[in-house]
Amino acid sequence: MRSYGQECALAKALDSVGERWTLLIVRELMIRDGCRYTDLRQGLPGIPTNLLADRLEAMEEAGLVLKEAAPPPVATHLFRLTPRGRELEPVIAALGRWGAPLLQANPGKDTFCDHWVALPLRLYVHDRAPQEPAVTLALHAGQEQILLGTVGDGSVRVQSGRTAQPDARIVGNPYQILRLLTGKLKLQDARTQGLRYEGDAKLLRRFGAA
Amino acid sequence: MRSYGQECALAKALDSVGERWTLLIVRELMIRDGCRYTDLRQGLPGIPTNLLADRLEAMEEAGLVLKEAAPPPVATHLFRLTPRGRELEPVIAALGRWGAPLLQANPGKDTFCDHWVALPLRLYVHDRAPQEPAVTLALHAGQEQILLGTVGDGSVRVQSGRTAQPDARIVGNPYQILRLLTGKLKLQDARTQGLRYEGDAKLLRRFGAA
DNA sequence: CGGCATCCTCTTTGATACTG
DNA sequence: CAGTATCAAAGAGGATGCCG
Repeated sequence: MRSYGQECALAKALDSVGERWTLLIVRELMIRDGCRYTDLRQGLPGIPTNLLADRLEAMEEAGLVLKEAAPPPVATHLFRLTPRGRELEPVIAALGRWGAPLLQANPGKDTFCDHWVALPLRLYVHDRAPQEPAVTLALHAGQEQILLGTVGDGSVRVQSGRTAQPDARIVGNPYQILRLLTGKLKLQDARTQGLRYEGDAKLLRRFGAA
Repeated sequence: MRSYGQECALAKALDSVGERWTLLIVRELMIRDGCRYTDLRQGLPGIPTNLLADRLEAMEEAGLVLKEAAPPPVATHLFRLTPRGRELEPVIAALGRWGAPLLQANPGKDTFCDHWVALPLRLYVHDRAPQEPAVTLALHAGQEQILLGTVGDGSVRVQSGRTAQPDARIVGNPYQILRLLTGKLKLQDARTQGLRYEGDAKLLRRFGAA
C-alpha cells in the first residue's frame, strides 16, 4: 500500500494493515493458525488468488506472517501469525464489535463460513466461574461442529472437531448462539426462534460477555 | 467500497470504513468535531480533493458523518461525526496503539500536524486522582499550544488554544510529551532529551496511561 | 476564498486461465 | 496444491476549472 506519509500512529497502522483483504487474512489466521494457502482461499471467499499471494508476501515482509515448512507428513508449508500479527487482536475485536450491527441488514446474500463464528466466541465470550470444573459445549452453527470449552483463566477455548460427550449441545444459527452465550438472548426466546438446546440450562450461566 | 460479500462482522465493518482515507477522516473529526471542508484538507495532507468529497458523501450516506449548516456568523457548513461515527473510537484507539511502534522508524520524512497529538492524549492519558482539584497543563508540541486539563470522571480534556495560567507548561516533541504523560518516560530522562518542564513536577503524578 | 466537479494518468483490483 | 500470468475494469492521485 502506498504510504499516507503522515507522522501519526493511526496512519502508520493503516499503511501496514489498511490495504484491502489484509485484515481479513489476519482474521483467518487468528481463527486457525497454521493454514495452507488453500485453507486461506476457502476462508476468504471472493479473494483473487493473485491478491492473496501478493498480500501474504507483503505481510511476511511486514513481519505479520510467517511462512514455514510444514512438518514431514504434510507436503506444503503453512502460514502463521507472528506475535506482532497476533497483537492485532484488539483491532479485530474492536472492528468486529462495531460491525456487528451491520449484520442484521443481511438478506442472506453474503457468503458464510462456519468456522468464522469461532472468532467472536473467543473474543466476546468468557467464563464467569473459572474456579468451577471445566465445561464443554458442542455448537452446531452450520455443517461443522464447534467445541467451546472453559479455561482456567476466564477465557474460553474454541475449536472445531467432535467430542464424545459435551456437557450440552446447541443447534442454531451463529447469531443466536453468539447472543445466547453473551447473555443478550434468553434461552426461552432463543428456543422460540428455533434454537435447540440439549443439556442442563444452568450451564449457560457459566458464559457471559467479555 | 466494493463489498466483501461476507457474512462476518469484521468484513461488514471493513465494507463501511475500510476504504482508503476513511478512518483518517474519522480521526480528524474525532480531534476537532465540526470541521469545515478546508480544515479537513489541512488535517489530511496528501488527500486529493475529489477523494475527500467522495468519502464525505459516502460517510454521510453510511450514517457516520453529518453535514450541517453552520450557525449564522459562518458562511459555510460543518462536518460532524454522528454518534455511530463516534463509536469508532475503540477502533481508532486500538489501531493507534498497534501503530505506535511504527513511528520510531521515521526519519522525519512524513508530514506532521500539531493537532494530531491531541488524540492520543485523549485516548491514552487519564487522570489518576479525579477527586482532587482540576489541573491544566499547557503543552507545546509544535507551533500550536495545546491545553490538557483533568476532568471529574478520570479522563482528560484536550483542546488547542491559550490560557492565562496553566499549572505547568511542557515544551517538547509530541512523543516525549505523550510518553511523559503516560508514565513511560521519566521527567529526568525527558529533560536530558531536551524537553522543558516549568512548574511543580508533582503535577505529573496526576497523569497516567488509560 | 470555500467547496467541490472534471479530466486525465497511473495503479490496484477482480476474473479467469495457465503452470510446476 | 500452490501459486503465476494476463487483461479489462474500477479506483487513486494530481492538476485544473468552475461557481457562489
